[in-house]
Amino acid sequence: MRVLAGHTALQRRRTPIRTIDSLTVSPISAAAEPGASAPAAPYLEKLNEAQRAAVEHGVGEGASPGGPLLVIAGAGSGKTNTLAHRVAHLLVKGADPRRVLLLTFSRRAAEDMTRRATRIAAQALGTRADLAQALTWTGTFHGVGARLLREYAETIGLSPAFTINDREDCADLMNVVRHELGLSAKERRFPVKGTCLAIYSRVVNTGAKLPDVLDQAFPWCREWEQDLRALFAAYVAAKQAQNVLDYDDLLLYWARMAAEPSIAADLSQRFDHVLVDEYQDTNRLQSAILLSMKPDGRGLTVVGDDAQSIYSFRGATVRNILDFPAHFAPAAARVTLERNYRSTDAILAASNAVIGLASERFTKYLWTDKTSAQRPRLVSVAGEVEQARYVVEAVLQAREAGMKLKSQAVLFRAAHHSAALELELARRNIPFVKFGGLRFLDSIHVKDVLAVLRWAQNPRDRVAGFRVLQLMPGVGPSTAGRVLDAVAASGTLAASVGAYAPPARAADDWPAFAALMEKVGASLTPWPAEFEQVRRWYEPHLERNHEDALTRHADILQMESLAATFPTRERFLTELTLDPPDATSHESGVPLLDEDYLILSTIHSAKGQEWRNVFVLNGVDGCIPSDLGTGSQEEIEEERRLLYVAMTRAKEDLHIVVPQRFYVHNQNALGDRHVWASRTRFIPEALSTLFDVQAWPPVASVSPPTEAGLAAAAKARIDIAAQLKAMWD
DNA sequence: CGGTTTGACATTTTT
DNA sequence: TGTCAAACCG
Repeated sequence: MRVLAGHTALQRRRTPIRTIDSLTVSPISAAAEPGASAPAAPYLEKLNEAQRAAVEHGVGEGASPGGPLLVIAGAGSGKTNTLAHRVAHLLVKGADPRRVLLLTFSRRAAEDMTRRATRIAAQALGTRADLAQALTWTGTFHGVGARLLREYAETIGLSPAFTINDREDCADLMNVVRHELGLSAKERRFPVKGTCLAIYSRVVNTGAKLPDVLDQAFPWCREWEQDLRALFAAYVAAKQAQNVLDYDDLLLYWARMAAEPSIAADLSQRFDHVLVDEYQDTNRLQSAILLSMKPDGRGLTVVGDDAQSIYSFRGATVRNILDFPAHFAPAAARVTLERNYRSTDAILAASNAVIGLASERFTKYLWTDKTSAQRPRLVSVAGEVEQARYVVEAVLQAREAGMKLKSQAVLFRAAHHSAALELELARRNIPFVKFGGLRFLDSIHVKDVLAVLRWAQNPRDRVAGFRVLQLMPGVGPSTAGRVLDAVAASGTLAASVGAYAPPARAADDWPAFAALMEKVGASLTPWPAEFEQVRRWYEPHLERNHEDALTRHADILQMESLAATFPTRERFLTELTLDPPDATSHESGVPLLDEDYLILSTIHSAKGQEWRNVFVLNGVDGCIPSDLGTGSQEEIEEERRLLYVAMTRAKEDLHIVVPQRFYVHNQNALGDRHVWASRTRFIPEALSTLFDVQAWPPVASVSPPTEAGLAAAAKARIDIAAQLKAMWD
């Protein structure tokens, strides 16, 4: 990444790991913070100096917005805590909580932050004031975007009843358009719907040109450029006609809105302080939104770590964080948090060494005063089955020693990498919860029920209607299409369905269906009772269509109790698509809260979390780094950061497991199913001394080699070599 | 027209 | 292993 190398605001440094404390406030920031040595308010006393600088920067009495601030926060450096303190500090100094905007990467992070900030502030103020309720503008970019868009909908020509399509729904819509344009019947196979959507999304989020995106990320789709362009145009038209938005639209509309002078003024005046977490994983669109809301940067704080940037596939660019200071005049202040409170020195040394090999580095070396004799383990095992067995053995051993399952986590590159482990865990009756991969919302029956509600909410949503109608036997694509046309023509759902003459085979089911749409479509039943009606209607269809109706039914009942926690149908649908329940557990639903269970997670979903004992699966080339990308330098570097993120989740113990034989998925049938793997290139031999290199299971009969033995072995090898040569003399 | 079977083929990570 | 589209049957 040559473009990054020339940057001056964040200088590049290659120095040995430091073990002494160093204040890492940048000169700009130190100059702007004359009060740094003044006695701290009691609630700030536990922070270190850099954290305090980050909390106090530009905050005076009255908390009127100060200059822009960038906080570079290394892994485990107390980032969340620092940001929470900054929010609390603003409130204590008099900021209006209703005028604070806090943007995080996930809903969970937002809730965590809100809880902490309000607790700190309430303590400091000695009041029971409802700060938490007043601090309402917290959430993800997408969630906040959805809220703002509903408020301004009329102004920007959007019906406020719009619904939001999740990824699958978007793919379905893309597929409809793909068929309509005749792209599915090409001689050479046209990209599948998911790929089309990925390309579209990348173009939108990066603001790049289609040909460039194809060249860089989808070279095998290069030949379809013209068709794709037409497809995307039709896709956008379809979304507008159906009054649906996709994830990207939430940002796109917001960005356009913020760029519109008449609305921009109103929008930017709403918030005195805007704080953004995980800034390294934001994309161009998101930075554009921020900059147009706060052009001079006053009141703007962003926090992140360029070494943990792992979302470029979603259009995120590390340039956002690197370029941030220079966007403003004078440049934004910068504070760096380098002290790590999470991991032992041994884990940190190994992590630092791994990220230290990155071709470009910009920020910092983490240090800690937590010492440990246990180096991270680099465990080689025969294959995936042995890998699973090793993990289970080690997890149980740690638990025997008093470490809860919940304090342990297994991390992996791709969701399916945990398959063998999941089998082994099930066999041994060890409860676990998996984050990432297939979601609750992706299951057919859940989508079916949601489609009924979505269609009622937004009768123009053809994807939802198409799905609902075909649940009934005797109704296929063409009948469904005709009903949808009738609804579109009349504009009312209930009346059109009721008046439609169904085909003979669907005649039995039609009256009940029409009755349901009558009630739900006209909202005759108050929410959440409405959900129950839909569920009752769906039950017979569920039983007819699925062998395992019983387990699926349990999911729906679970969803029903979830529905009851939302005030309206619209809120339920919106929040569920923007913040889906993100864990799936083995078969019998999520374990009870007081139960102990092991955490399984993709590395991406592990962001921001920590555990005492961490296992990283498949530490082999071809997995980390994944051999899927064409292997551009940039992609390789992101994979390196991915390993770094995984390693820095560990507090006390870290195991990187290296199977010698690595099963390759999605290969041609009968092709060789596995590959002889070598250890990930990110841990070359030179770093071996930082790890405890071992094989498992240990070879029992071999005692530690003596010097004499080693010498003999070396000699023996040479002898054999000589003999082999002699064969050809 | 709807529903089921067959055969080809595939690029991971998620708001 | 699962998805997708074309072919086939009722």
